Amino acid sequence: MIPDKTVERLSLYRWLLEGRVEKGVINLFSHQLASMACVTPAQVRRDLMAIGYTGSPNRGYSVTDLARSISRVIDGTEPASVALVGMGNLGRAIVSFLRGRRSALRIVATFDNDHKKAGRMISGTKCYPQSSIEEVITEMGITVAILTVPSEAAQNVAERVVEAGVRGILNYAPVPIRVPEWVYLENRDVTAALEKVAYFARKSLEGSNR
Amino acid sequence: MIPDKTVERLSLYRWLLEGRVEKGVINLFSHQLASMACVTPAQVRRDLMAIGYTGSPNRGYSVTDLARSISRVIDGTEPASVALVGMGNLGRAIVSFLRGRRSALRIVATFDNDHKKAGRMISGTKCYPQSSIEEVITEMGITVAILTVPSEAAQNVAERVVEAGVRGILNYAPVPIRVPEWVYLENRDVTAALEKVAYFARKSLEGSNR
DNA sequence: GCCTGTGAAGCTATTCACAGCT
DNA sequence: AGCTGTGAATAGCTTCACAGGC
Repeated sequence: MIPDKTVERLSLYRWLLEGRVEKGVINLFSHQLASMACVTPAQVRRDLMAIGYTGSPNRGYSVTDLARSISRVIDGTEPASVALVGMGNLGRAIVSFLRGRRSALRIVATFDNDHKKAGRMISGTKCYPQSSIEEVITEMGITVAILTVPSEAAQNVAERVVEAGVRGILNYAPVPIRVPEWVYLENRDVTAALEKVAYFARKSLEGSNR
Repeated sequence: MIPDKTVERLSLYRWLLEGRVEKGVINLFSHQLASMACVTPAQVRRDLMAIGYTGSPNRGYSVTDLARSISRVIDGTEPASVALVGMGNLGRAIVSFLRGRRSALRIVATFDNDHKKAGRMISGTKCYPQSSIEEVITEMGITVAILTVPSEAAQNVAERVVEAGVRGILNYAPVPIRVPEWVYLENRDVTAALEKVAYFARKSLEGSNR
């Protein structure tokens, strides 16, 4: 099992590699990939070790081959289908952001409570009423959900999507949610992240004043 | 110096505590706070140890007093001013999300390249033309920046805000950026996060099928 | 000489487990 | 009895440093 942080970096490496393919680059050394990703060369080599990929000392890594190997590991045989619940500002922003990005993952359904939104196409994806979460997720075999609902709704929506078969949740609601231990959960609380950054920014200033 | 992750959790605890004050709760035990935050009681106690806060074995922690202590540590004497660069969908979503949330931090200026946006009020905050980044940030003493610009612009904008005095960056652009080591940087790549969640969701499914 | 792959060391974060208090 | 505060153990992640290959 590949560690958490490594998967995130592999995803980044793949994206960087794809950008290089377009420029006609054939091979890369670990220090070049490291520099693009802003990590150390040793880190890159460790990460590639985790997927069993091996380069050659005099040529480095094959750009296309490495990208393919990463895809095999993180996407598996076929990429997952994703649902997004809560088409407020943030939800719509994420949907349209992901559409404009080449990625194996596709948001195949969105949900909202607002009946004016339900049934229409929003940002290129069909929006369903929130009451049909169970039905649509089961029907489409969706295994990943992004939550951009208000705090009060988060726990309830999480339980419903899990019940319907979701195994991974990316939670943007600013509350912690409780899920069974076999569901992977990633919290992305904007406020907490910002307060953390502000804290260290202040420490940096204090450090430079004395 | 308080560790990274601890600061993030402290911010969460504070928010949870403030919600309790409104319900008239006076005291809490570590296991109660832990349960609200979805972490272990030992983790809560360790985190409070980091800020030197101490409760009593028979009453636990004072809700209001603890919230105040956390604020003293993470906000310092006065909360930082924040700028956001890139008023696309994501930028606007974040601005309006933060406005609707009680938090010590305030976004005091936003920037955009689009001349139609510049000069107007958007989501309650004044939007300046991107060319005036240096001037406005220096003038207002801004130390924290949120980046929601397109990939191509990210590195350049980062350098400009740092030059103008920013010490902490929350980067939502899907590219790694390079900053001096005395600037705190937090990357929040949506694609990488989603691909990570999808990877572990798949692993969870594979595990249950055999 | 300059690269990769990797054991070993070093760091950081979390959990255990228990003494001490009320 | 049931809590807090904390040393010690554990687990997880990153960097070092070097053998081996061309």
